Amino acid sequence: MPRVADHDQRRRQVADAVRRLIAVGGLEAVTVARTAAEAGISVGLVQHYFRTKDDMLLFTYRQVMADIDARLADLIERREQAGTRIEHVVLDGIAETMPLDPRRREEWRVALAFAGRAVDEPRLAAARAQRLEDLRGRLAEAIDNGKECGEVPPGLDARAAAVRLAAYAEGLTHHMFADPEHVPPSAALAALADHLATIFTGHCRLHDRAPGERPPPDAGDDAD
Amino acid sequence: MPRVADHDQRRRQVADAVRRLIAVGGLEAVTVARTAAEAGISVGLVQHYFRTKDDMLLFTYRQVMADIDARLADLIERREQAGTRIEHVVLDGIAETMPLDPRRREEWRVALAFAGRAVDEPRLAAARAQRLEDLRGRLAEAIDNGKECGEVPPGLDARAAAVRLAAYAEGLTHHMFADPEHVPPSAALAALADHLATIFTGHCRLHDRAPGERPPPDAGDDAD
DNA sequence: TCAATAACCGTATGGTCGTACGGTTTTCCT
DNA sequence: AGGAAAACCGTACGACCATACGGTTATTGA
Repeated sequence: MPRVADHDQRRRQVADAVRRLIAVGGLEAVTVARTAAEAGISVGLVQHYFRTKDDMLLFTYRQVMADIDARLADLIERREQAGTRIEHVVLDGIAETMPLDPRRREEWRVALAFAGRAVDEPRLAAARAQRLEDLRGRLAEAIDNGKECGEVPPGLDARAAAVRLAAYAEGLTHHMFADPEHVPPSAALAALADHLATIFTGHCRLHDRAPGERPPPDAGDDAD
Repeated sequence: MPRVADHDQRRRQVADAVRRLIAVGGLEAVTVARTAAEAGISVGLVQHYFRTKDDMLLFTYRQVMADIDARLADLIERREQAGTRIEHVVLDGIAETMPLDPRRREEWRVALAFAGRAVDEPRLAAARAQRLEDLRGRLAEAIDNGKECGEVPPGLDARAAAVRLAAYAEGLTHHMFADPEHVPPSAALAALADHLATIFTGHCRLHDRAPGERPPPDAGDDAD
């Protein structure tokens, strides 16, 4: 019966305002009043959609990560449909999350600010931990796919390799972000490419064979 | 003529109080009043030694890093005097900076909180960047020493290897810190050890010879 | 049409913070 | 001894903040 509004859209509107404020002045610059002004609404309305400021920040953090993931999923799907080698999909995917242009650099500013506050905010810490684990899981899947495909040696521990790869990417990004002069993007990407080459040592049987041809039976799939 | 006090000691006393406050409640918990209380002095005295709160925080950040570096230098010197392989010195050195026990975990809480605020505090960002570059420089030196010693192949780019190693350690630490359950210390250390094994591929000629024996003349030292 | 109800606004409030400032104490040099 | 100067204290102040709250507006279903 009453007036209705798109809750999700409003919450995103507020979260976007928070994101912009952080990008300019860090988490310190985020106040409820400023957020309302930046979002073009009143303080009261912000309160209507977020019970507390911490709720607002948590939602914003999740939103930022979800946006990155959505972009990532998009890129991966496009690459996979194009039949790109898994190794290259992984490299491009990781590169997509790195601060290689002003937009993504801003994204990292925001993420870093939240990571810093996660130290004393358990809910932020949990969100961060979950995202990192999710990322490791995705990478492990990709490496497993690489096994089926023949790019990755079957004996390799996909989970361990994924953990290492995720950590390597994270660390390279931190160094690159803090000091792009001494750790240029080219160096970080080269390091990642070299590391990936130690995981994806083979070439993909599935993509390289002629159309209609059956894969060689050494993959262990007991057909029939 | 006037009353004198140990400035350095007082400033460290304040910085220690700040460190404790951050360890418990993050940077949010740090106020000038609380810091004074934690340090057992008055607000006025804190102001006497630090013009602004930001100055106080910057000093504290530097202090935290300096403490770690001092501990590190100590460990390295002991290991080197014991004639340990450079590869192991490097591994132990990196492990020393990792949050492997509550004390070092607290250290990382503090460091992470500062890293987060470095996003909007240029002075903190500069301090962080300088420290990371310093770390990369030390690692490059160690790898160069490994070359002279025979542990590292002479053709290897020490600087590039140092950048990668530093980033790898940083990333492993972040993942381990955020989610020790899924990235246990053992996994992080194993990853580091494996990575070091790809750099330090040889054994040290200098340490393996009999006492008093002269090193082989291929080191380039033109003794007379 | 009309009440019911959510969307939305603006301000009031209680508290906290960083910093300024005037006063007090202690020590050292002459 | 005595005064100069720094070490040190406690409070006051202006600003800002998160949240509470009462009032207003718009829309919907009956």
